[in-house]
Amino acid sequence: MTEIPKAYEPQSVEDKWYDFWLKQGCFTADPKSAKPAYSIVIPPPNVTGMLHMGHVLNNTIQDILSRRARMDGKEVLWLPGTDHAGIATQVMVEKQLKKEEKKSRHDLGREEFLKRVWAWKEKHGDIIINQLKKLGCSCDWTRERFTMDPEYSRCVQKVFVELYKKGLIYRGKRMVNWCPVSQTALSDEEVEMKPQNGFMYHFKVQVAEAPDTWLTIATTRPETIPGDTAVAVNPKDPRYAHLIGKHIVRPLPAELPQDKKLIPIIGDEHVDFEFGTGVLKVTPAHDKADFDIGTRHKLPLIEVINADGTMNTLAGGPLAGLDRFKARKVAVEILTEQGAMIEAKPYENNVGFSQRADVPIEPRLSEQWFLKYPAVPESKACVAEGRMKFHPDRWAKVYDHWLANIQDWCISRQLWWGHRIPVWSKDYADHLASFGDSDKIDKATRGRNDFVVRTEPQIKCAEDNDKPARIYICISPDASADSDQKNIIQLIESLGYKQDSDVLDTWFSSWLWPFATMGWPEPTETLKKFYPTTDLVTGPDIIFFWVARMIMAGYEFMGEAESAGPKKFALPDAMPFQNVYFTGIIRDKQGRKMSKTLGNSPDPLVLIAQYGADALRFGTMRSAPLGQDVLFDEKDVELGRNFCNKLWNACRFRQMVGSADFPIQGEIERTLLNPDDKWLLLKLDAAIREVTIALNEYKFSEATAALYRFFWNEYCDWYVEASKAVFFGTDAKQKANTLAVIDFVLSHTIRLFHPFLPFITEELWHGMGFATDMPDNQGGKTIMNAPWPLPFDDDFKGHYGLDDCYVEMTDTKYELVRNGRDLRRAGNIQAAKKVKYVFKPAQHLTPHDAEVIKLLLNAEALEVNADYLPPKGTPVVASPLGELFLPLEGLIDVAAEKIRLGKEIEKNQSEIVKVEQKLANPNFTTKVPPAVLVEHEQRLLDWKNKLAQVQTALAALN
RNA sequence: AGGCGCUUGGCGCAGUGGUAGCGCAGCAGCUUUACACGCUGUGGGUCGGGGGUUCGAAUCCCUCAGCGCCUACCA
Repeated sequence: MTEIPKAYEPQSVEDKWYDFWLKQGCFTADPKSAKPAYSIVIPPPNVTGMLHMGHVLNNTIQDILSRRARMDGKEVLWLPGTDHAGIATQVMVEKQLKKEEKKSRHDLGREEFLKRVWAWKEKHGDIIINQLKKLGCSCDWTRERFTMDPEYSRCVQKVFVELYKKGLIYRGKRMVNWCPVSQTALSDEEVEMKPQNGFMYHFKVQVAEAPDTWLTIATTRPETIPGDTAVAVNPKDPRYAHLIGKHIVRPLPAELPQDKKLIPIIGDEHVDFEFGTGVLKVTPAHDKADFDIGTRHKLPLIEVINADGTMNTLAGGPLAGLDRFKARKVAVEILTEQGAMIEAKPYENNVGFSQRADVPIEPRLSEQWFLKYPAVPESKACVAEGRMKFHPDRWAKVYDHWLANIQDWCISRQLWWGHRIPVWSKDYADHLASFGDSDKIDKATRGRNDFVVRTEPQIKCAEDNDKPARIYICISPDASADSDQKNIIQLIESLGYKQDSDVLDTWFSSWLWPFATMGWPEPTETLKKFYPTTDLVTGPDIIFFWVARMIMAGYEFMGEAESAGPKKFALPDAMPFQNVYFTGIIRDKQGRKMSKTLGNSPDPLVLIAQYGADALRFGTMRSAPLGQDVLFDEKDVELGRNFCNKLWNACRFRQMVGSADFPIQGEIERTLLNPDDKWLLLKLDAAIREVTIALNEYKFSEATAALYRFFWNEYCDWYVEASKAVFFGTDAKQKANTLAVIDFVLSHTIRLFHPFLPFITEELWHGMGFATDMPDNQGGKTIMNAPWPLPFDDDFKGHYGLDDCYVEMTDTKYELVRNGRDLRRAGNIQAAKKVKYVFKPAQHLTPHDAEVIKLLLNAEALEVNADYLPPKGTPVVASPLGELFLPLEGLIDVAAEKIRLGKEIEKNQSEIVKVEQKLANPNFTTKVPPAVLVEHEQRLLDWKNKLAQVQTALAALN
């Protein structure tokens, strides 16, 4: 560092070092390395995404873990990439298309539309990657993956075929969560329940067989009345049980003749007679629970809502064509006109919303692909038994509960962007008609059931042969260069088979992330070295979406226990990671979630430009306690910047006091170590321990707090100031030794900071010359590989005489200084005015200590005089080291001093009373552990001594 | 409805049985030869309410309240 700016300027430093790291291949993991492995896979951000504060939190943590592991001597792989984000990406490109060309995706056609999506990805897909680089992330970019990469797609298809073969993937007609905006099915996890203010409508219906009897029905969705095919009551309900088997007249559609609107009253245990009126309208086509009732009672289904959320003609003239919410109002109007409407009570209920489109989902009957989750028992056990650890561990319960109540996963999506379902099907008039095709296909695929699976028609009896049949063939299309697949696809397509038009849920590809990114299914060097990964860092909001599913995929496809087909290698414990760290959620300082609509989410890149990436990282980490949400405040980033500046200037100070005369990192001569040096070295040792432990426990805010305290309060505030006593002196040997101590401490401190502040520490590491005498792979090239500081061992402490008594002794000295400074203020002495102190030592005081005290007091002089007789009224502070006087005859404000001492006496007395009361209690003295008793007695003695000294001082004033 | 978490000075948090702490903000002062992105000093809390266990509770137990999150087919 030849030229040292007064303030740290991150902009000039950060890009320089990031380029350097990239050019030097510092982030590239070597699977052939002999070092122990450490690996993380990034939670792949959406390829459409922009960096937000959640990414900052999450990726800073991963970077800290990775950098720390490198310094710990591990071979580190932090594997990055992005996911294709099916709906989000498709919607984005559709919007663009509409805006720029006024076309829909249907205008273009599937193939052309996908070309556009790819074009968009090529152009904008690396935005978020570049943003991560700005943050300083040390990902192995040579291995960057995208879930739609050809190799990755092959993994997805292979997995589909294997699960299909095991019968875990099936096609079913079921009630699914339907998003009317995106017009696709969603999984249960993509539905978010939100309380909504609506109305509970009560309307009456007539019992056909007993025209005097009317039933009152409660509903929140009157627009679905035309879809009702029954009315249910609880068979145990005395009010209604006798009506079961009779019929009611459905009020809608109004124009339908009465005999077409008779629906039965059925008895079903599901009906809660406490709720509503105890009479439930059953709409099997538009409600999950009603669908189940309908199945139990073999009720017909009437669909009245279209895929886009509008009503169809079966809903009746006035409703047809209306949006479902508009239809609700119209239905209410019609009922009111009919005189059927009794009341509309304001009512709050939970409504499922599509997470993506933020509109209420519509339960809808449709044919979809489902997956029965594999490897559930193994996945449950590994967390329950503690082999895989969750941090904080309370998430283990949440995970366990979900797995215990797991429902089949709807994996098909009615989208174009994504992995197309590798299944072809053909409808035959009857089974016999399929036999000819089947023979041909058998011939072509013989022996290749590893990638081709055909469903056999279910033939239970001879008559089944006459029934229509649909045959599914599941093929892994691009499994290799082998042309067989292409030929088979060609064959079946020529026979009239068509590929399913749906794509797979994006999570159906990301659940393979930990191994599909490493070259699976080939037994690659990377997989062998780095799977299972060490840590996963993610948000608890995707514990079901992603974490749980990755664990299942790990067991299913990497494990040796299951019979998932021939595996090229398998592991005894195939769990994909050993630890899962769940971050908190970033909120604004009022505790609100960050969102685009609120506009309360700062742009991390703006913050980086303004304060530096290190500052952003440090500020975020400092306010992110384990398991707590993070209330983000720009003040934290400012604090981070201030800290970097402090670090910078502390190094600048070292450069200024140690000119060319003093080599960097001279040897510490143990005989020249003064108490301040020893104090500092012991504090450093404590800091190394604390930071190391905190990092091992994923307590990042504790680690930063410890570092902050050590560096700012202990090193800068006390040691650096005290060291000026040496540097302003004349003893060259002493100066050299102090510099050696500083270099030792700084070189350790900078390393401790490196995972948190990668840029400034690299700059200082080189600038201060610490890199020069390190081996190339041990910090000579980059601080990234410098060894992580270890706590001092007994030999080291013994050699340098680092006894804990120096901590106590020096703390006492600094306490004396603090009290001495207070005297000036109590005496109303201007801060700028230099004054003389007199010290009356209780024991021998070295000239060095005297000089330190003088300097820290900012005193004009410190007279050390064991026989000092203070003039009456001289303010004094007492310490085990002796008494410190501020002799200022005539200048002292006696009244103020009396008040100060009075307060002091009061405090001492109240503390004495507290301890005395305890010690007077025989229950206390007999039951308490001896150490506690001794400690209390000592405490009482200390307070009494202090009181006596203060009382003496007060007496002297009178 | 159930589960989990939180409640400590104005704000954000640490403290999990033995003298209530930290940072920010506040206040007073300071161009002290690394740093005003700084230095020095300082005020401020009966630890959400109540009860219990204990010689002793912010800390353990019970209970109530408020806030937040997750799970759930109550129309």
